Amino acid sequence: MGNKNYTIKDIARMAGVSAGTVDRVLHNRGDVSASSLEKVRKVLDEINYQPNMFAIGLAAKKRYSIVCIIPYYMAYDYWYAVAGGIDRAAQELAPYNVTVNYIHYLHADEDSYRQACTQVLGEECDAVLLAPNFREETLKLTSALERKGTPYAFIDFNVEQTNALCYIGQDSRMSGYIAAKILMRHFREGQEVALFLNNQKQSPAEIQMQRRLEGFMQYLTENHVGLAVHDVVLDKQDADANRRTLDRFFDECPQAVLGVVFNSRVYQVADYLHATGRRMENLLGYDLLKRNVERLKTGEVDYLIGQRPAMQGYCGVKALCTHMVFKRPVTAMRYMPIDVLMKENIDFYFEFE
Amino acid sequence: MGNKNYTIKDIARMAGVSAGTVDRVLHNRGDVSASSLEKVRKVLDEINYQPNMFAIGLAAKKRYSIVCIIPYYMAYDYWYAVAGGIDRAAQELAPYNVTVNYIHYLHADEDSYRQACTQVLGEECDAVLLAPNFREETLKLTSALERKGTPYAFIDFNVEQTNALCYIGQDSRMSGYIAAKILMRHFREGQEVALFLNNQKQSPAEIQMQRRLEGFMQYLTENHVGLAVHDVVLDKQDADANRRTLDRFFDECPQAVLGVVFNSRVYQVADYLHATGRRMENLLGYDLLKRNVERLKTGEVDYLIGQRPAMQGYCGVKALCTHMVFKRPVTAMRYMPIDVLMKENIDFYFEFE
DNA sequence: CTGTTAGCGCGTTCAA
DNA sequence: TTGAACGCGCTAACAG
Repeated sequence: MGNKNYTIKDIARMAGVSAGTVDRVLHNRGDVSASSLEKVRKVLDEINYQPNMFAIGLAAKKRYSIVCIIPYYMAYDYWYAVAGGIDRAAQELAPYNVTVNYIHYLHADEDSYRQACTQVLGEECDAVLLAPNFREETLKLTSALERKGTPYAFIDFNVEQTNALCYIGQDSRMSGYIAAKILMRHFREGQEVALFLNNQKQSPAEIQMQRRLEGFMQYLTENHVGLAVHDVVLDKQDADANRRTLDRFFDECPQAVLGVVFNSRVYQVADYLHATGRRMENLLGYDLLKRNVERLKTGEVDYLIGQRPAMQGYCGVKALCTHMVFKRPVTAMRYMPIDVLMKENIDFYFEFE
Repeated sequence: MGNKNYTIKDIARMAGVSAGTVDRVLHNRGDVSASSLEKVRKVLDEINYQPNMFAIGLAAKKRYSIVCIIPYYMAYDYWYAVAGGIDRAAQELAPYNVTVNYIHYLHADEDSYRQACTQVLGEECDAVLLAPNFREETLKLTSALERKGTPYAFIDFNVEQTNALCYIGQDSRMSGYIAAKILMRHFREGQEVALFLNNQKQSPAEIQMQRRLEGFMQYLTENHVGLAVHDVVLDKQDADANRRTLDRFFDECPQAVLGVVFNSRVYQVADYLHATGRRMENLLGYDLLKRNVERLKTGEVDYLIGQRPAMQGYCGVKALCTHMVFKRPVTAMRYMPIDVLMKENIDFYFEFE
């Protein structure tokens, strides 16, 4: 195989033209005679020319700018962790003239999301890392980006029917399946299951929860036909309403001692249990928010499923760079490991590095 | 903040010396007067110099060769995973003219290990990644390397009193501690613990097991005084002898339903349980060997502790390069996460990328 | 000991 | 339309 690294000079020599001409046809910026073009094309067809990325980066004085569109966050919550991973990648890539900037939006707020999408099109950037929210807005953005030839990648949630460079996140369905498996680990006859759900059906994150639920139900269908499963709908904010809901539920369904919360607010249920002194046999939730971890340690929560937010951010930025800066192929789907955290191993868990 | 990208020329100008001198202190390759060194150091302290990686890559004519000394392996065993990580790093570093070669030895075979150590000194190489085995031989090798000025790093197991660039592996003591915590999770009064141990006291890996044992016992001391703990010594090879040992043990100690295997051969115990139809309440082992994973899935093994072999290989090679090629500081100790795998999440576990 | 210099491969002038 | 020349930032060799 021709594993030699050809340079532009090599090609120029082989084609009997100058390096400048080769460069012109490579970047088809015109002003090349038909005959020259022909000669260079011929050589290029025969060899496998791979431009030296170091030389490109150095000569072009090219600065790469990546914009990350993610929700606003507070210290130690989910998106805070994502941003941490992004920052780490940014630092690592700074020597390659890569700079990373953020555009934040209010999670599940359509106006805010639309505004973020509009803003990114205004700025000049070479690649976009997007934590998508509303489908329609997202599609508008991605097609605009495609028109501009700007590569983009999704993290956390995948929007199908786009041409994203890659998606990095968890296999939600599978994580639901595992949730069921773990929850049902110590199942004993007569026990029932509680699914704690959202009441904001319009939220885009709802789809992710839906997928988790699907996986969860699949496991039950396969292994526990006839099991009693209760839906308990909680509000994102209204603690009083939730307390009443839970009071009623636990009074009415004393057998429901196995519980799952498909959003990241298992602490809502756990705090209630903590306050009332009630106990469930097995309560499982998602994401290592501080409040969740506290309840894992105090024992109201038995399992937390982690989805490596920092690694998602890190890998997202890196993926865009391997494509854009290093010109190397990128895996289109990158599923994060499904970490299972318990009281016992939470202290020794650290996501990355 | 000084987010400007300083160049060597900038530094030279600021320090009032030439670029060559700056380069000399950056790579501390000597021949610099105390005063010049002082001046340059001063500037470097004040700014945050980040060398342009494109320029480094482009200018690099030097070819670096790294030799990795690790045990022979078979597909999908522990060292196979390590090699996978090494290969990935090798691929990533190829553009910087780094090549990686292997020298293999027979694990726990002193002659073979000695031969590998001798061989590496014969070859010309610029850095060594070593999975150490016998202490004396290792010390001979490392002092020889130090005399030659060749940097080396350890993976998997740390040999103290050397000047290794870094050690990358698990905190064995801590992993033993966690093992105990997990094992004792569902402890009920009257239950006893079985520690399955090696009979090859001369083995170098024995020290690692010793540390795991220490951590394990520490947890028991802190939380379960007076607990009955039995040592069961198994042979690495002799299945018949092991069967007799285990028969006798389980007959004599029916209460010993919690078990740990500190080496990576928990499958020995698990296979026995599988064959005889006996059960333990909770059996925990180390490393995701295929045979171990099988027994995790069939249920004889309840937990496996992973130590990210691939990441160790990857980080080891990378560390040597950040020191040797990129002349940047390296963290001396790099502890891998302590992964806890169960039947439920083993299928969705993948170590790294 | 120190400054100068010649590339590395490519993009970008600028004359011709 | 084309070729030649310069410089990106850094390394390494060389001359003082």
